[in-house]
Amino acid sequence: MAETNAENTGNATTPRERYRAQVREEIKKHAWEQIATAGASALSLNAIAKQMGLSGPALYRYFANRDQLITELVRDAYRSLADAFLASARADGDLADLAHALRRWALDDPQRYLLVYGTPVPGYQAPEDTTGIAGEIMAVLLDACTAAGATTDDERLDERLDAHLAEHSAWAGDHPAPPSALRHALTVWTRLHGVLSLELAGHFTGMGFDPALLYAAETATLTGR
Amino acid sequence: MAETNAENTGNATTPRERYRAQVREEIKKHAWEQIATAGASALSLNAIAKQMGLSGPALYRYFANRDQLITELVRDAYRSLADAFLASARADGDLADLAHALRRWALDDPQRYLLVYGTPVPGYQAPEDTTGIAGEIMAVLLDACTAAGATTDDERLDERLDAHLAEHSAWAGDHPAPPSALRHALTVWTRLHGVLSLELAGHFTGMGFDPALLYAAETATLTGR
DNA sequence: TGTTTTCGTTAGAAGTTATAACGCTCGGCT
DNA sequence: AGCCGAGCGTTATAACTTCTAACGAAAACA
Repeated sequence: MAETNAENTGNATTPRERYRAQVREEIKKHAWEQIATAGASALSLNAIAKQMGLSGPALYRYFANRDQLITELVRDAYRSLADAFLASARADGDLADLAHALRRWALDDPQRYLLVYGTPVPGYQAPEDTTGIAGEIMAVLLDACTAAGATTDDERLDERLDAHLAEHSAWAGDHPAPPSALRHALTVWTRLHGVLSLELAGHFTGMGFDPALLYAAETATLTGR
Repeated sequence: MAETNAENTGNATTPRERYRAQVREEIKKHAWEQIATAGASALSLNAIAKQMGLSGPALYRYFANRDQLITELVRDAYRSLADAFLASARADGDLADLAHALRRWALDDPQRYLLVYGTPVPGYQAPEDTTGIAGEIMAVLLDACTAAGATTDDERLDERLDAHLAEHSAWAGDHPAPPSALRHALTVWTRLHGVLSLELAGHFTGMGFDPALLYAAETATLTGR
């Protein structure tokens, strides 16, 4: 009766919780494989159960419903990207390294990127912890942009946007970044996402050119050559 | 027996074809309403039939399956964007006007934009005619970029990308745009899409700032202030 | 007036998510 | 050691979905 708050910590205590965590991970593993080949919209709980030798409703002991499973996958994907960013930052990576890490992370599993940054269900609201992880990601980006700082401001007369962002900088948490760095971080985010998402969605296929060069050109302008 | 090639021309001749075209349009109308509220993944043929007072399988007289209906909606969406671009071009619109038209078209029906530029099903291949319409859109963009031309090249030392695009410019058709305009068109496309897609996907919600200002800043740098 | 094409129907198969109720098994506590 | 309850996996079932097949009716055509 007491201590019924399971699934809080990753480290399991009782053997029951250890088994439970293990099965949950296996479910997610199969879910990722299915998503990688058929996309998130085609994810089938029944198919996962069949692959695991279980019968249908057994999975509902581990995930309340399909949406909660997907939500957890999104959370894990966010966590994975945040870890990649933090690793780059710990290795003294600059903004260019961060951009490179982002592209590697995206190409490593395109559907994972699209699950996070692709088309959401209209009413979907991300849970609190994922927005927290998104904050971590943004913090690393803000660090890099603050460090890159004055070297790369080829966009002048953005005082209007800078002023606006200075007024609305709650999203940056308590990060001590100047308004120009806030603007720069947003610009990095949107520009890299612009190239990546179109590439991963297949809108460049058949056009012949190499998306990597386009991405490199964008990172070059963003990091000041 | 003869003349069985219906659905080719939009202008119907026989009353049967007129009725058929009318029902198809009504189906698509309900489909768009459903997509606007619940997204494309939640589109249900059964629900559409019920709304129209029909019973389930009746719709299969008009669309071979769910995927073909969605494909046609994508085609119509492409057509709509192309028309918006052509209208802007006919009104002597420059690159800034084109960017503005794109944003209006996107915000007018976010799910329509996401249906075209959002996450696709992994195996999906766009049919021939939609790629043709995409070519129209790109042609208008290339016109505007060629006209804007030398005024706005704040990105120097992109000779590597320019050379690459000069080699792989089949996607531009036979458009007489210089390599720098090809690069500029791609940059416009990816940067505007970067801001728009993140905005429409709701990744800016809760961050407080106004996405319109971010979009305006990008168009400003793209059009040379 | 007949004939043929087309349309909408119901019936049904094969899926899906999700709930309910039933045992069995394993783990913790006495 | 032994019990006993919590948790797990099962089947059955409901309510969905897409999509096919077969039938009847209505409309267009000759």
